[in-house]
Amino acid sequence: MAELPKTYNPRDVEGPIYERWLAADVFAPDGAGSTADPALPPFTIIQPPPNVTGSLHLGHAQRTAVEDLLVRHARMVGHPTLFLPGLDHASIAAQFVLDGVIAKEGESRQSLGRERYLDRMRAFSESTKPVMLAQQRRVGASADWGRLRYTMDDGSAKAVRVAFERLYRDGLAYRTEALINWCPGCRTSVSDLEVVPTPETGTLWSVRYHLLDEATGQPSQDETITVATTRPETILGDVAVAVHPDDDRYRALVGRRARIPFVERDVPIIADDVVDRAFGTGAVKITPAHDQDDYVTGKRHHLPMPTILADDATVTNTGTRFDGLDRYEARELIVAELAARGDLVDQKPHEMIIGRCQRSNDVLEPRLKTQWFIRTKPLADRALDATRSGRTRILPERFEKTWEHWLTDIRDWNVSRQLWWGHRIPAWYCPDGHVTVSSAQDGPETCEVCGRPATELTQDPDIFDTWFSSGLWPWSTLGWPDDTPDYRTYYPTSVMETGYDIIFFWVARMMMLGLHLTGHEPFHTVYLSGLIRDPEGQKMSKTKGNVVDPLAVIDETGADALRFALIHGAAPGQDQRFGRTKLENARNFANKLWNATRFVVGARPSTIAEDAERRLPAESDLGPAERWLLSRASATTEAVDAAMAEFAFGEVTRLVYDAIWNEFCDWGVELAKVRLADESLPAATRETTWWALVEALDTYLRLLHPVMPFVTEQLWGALPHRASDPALLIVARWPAPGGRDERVEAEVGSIVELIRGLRNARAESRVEAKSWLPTEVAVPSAMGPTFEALRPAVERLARARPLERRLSREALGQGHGSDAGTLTVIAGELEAIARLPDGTADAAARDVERARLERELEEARGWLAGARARLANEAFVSKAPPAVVEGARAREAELVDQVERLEDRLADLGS
RNA sequence: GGGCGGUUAGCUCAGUCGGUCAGAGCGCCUCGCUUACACCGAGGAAGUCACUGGUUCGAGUCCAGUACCGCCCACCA
Repeated sequence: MAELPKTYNPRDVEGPIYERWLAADVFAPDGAGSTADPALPPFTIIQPPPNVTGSLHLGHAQRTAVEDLLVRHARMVGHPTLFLPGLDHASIAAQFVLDGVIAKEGESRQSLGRERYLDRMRAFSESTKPVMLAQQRRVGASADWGRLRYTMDDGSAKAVRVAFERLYRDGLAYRTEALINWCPGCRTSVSDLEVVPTPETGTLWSVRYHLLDEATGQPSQDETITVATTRPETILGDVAVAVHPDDDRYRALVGRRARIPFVERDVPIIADDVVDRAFGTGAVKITPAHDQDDYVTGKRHHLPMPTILADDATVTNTGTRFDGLDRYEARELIVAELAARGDLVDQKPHEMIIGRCQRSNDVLEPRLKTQWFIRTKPLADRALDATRSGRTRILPERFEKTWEHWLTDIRDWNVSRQLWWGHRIPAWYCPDGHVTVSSAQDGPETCEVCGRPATELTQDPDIFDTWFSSGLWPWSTLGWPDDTPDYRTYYPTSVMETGYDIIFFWVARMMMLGLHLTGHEPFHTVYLSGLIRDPEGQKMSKTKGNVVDPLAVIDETGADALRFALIHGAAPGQDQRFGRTKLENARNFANKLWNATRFVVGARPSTIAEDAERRLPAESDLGPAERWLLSRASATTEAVDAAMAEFAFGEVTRLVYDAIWNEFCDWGVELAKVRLADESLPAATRETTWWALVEALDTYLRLLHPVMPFVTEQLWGALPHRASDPALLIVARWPAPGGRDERVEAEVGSIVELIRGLRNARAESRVEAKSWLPTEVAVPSAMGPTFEALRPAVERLARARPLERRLSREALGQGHGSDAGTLTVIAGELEAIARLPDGTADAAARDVERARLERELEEARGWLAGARARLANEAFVSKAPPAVVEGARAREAELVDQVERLEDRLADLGS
């Protein structure tokens, strides 16, 4: 048994405890210290890998806390548990960060070049990795560090290649020219999910295009058609003007041609019902290469699709003087020029939604590019089937709707990125344009179409969207595509815990890819956590400066308090405001537990050897207080099991918190103190009391361990163990439910209520805290033994002495009559009268007492009226379940009795 | 434009199967005799469960609608 310092200092506890776990090798399912039951199925959590871009924030700490809670619980139950940690190379996010770093050195991606840039990136990520791993250890993650994986390691690289080739061979990956979202800042395409629709006030310009005179073929001065646009620079890419087919204003113009200014291109006026007649002028300019709607329209009408913007969003390829200008400079000049020509008909502010880059915040440009896409429809159908069939469950359930909606309307996934940091797309092109996709580490030997040698092939310069490699995470980390023991044992995994904000980015893609590539749902449960917000409800972000460093919190209050605070009061999928008070509450709780354990350890009767084995006392030796304690521990175990089964972790912490603080400490310990100090009792009785305390505390430490692993481990180490217990709590067995004693719970419960009542009455009547009041209690004979066993405790805790027992209510107060000097307390079947100290029993005291009793009477009458009204309702009696009616009747009888007694007492008090 | 969530004590939030569930923490007010704990103990005050209607014997809980707040999805120039 370890010594417990007088004060709880998490810093002294947590580091050494983590070292002990590591030394004992208990994290790995096949570690030397594992106590797993091989007969039970494995429990696997693959950690959502945090980005290597820097340090972890509170959201990560919350993730880790929840995952670790699940893993520790499963480990204690006896499952072989794998908690596999990892890191994500975070392609675009990492490049964004590194670009910022090197910019300060006057360098850029372009100035460094691909290879030097990648070297720089590798060095950068190697520098952040240890920081992040250390943070996770501080939080207490019981992860199997020996199996640590990284999305850029060789295993992941192989998985990416093989996965892509499989998808390609199966017709689910294809390369095509399509309109994609282009970020001029990041110089890459991004997926639809990375577009942030941003409301902005722009300008809607109305521009007049001149129709061609049918006779001369020259632009007419008079005949014009006015189009509305928010992006005048795209005029340079216009290939048509569209109107609605049923629009009478323009019907006659359909089929004629108009001259596009600057590029002097003559384009047709076409009819298409995508046009909204009510918007703008009802005539739309069509720029297929730079607008989603126009692209579709252009396809439909077989229009040409000139690209007029370069990668850096400068105008290009128009043959005008705008070439080389930034898109916004060009816009300004074009507007000015149009105005000068008299063709700018109108301009007005316009509220619109503009797509910005999730990473750089640049305004995205739709552009035509040849890219690789994943055909998602067939994959999405299987993913939908997984959740609809219940093979995979999403918690909280409401997210299944979101899931359904997104997967039903899913569009193909652009996976090409024009970035450097990531997995290169394993596609090679030969001079004849043939495509060879190969998962071979060194690429294909020949073009698979024409047989040209590898030396003549060029690999696609692009890399994969970072989510492509993370989308393979649950199985690539276990050795896939190889048939490894880990893959066979731990896949499919158990629970995927992550934030709801990446359900599409990540969870849906893992599900889609996993089903196709491995044939299994990658996890049976998806648990979505809510987001951590600051005390004002704001999302935490670096730019707002409200990001909290978990390490700072841990330094101050300990990892246990942080974990408890993050889990306590959090409902699944529900955002949570996080601030000091929650943290302080959690720290206070840890402190409370520490001191309670210290008391128990210090209260060991001298007749028990310090190194005695923990043993449950003989049933017959247990008094009511001891039975109550053990029964309540069982009740808590049952409730915690139920909450765990429903992933209601906030409920778990609430249950354990209440049980430890309000039951174990407030009553268990207080009742035990009286017996432990009672020299008149036989030593064996006191030993029994102590063993019951130890037993209950042992149970609570086990129940709390998944949430607060460090402090519980430390405290458990200070308690006596059984021979069958392992050396460490982390691998000890989860408590088994059972052993409730409802009668003793009720009886001790009413004695507790009596003590509370007496304390309340004393406080109301302003009885000095230190004074002892002579008290009589009427105790029904059935409760006699329990009362007698607890009599010393009632005396001390209610400060009632001498305490005399009466057999009936009628026998109360015989000794001194009914005068102003008494307090009456009714607690269930028990009733007590306490006599006020001499000198305080005056008329004023009587008024206070009467007022208190009248208040209670009023309240009881109110309840009684309610109960009677219910029972008087015939519909209730006939339709409600018999048990409910019975309960109401019993309640009524109880209230009748209570009202009677209060009335009697008030009558006795006189006026 | 669709979809989802939130609205419960001064503040932050729980509340599962409709039935004494009106709950917790913090804050607030009284009082502290008692060698585990002042990061504590005892006691207390405090809510028309956003609003309207409905279903039901019974609604914080289920249904419909309304009002705010927030989020997600969506090709209106």
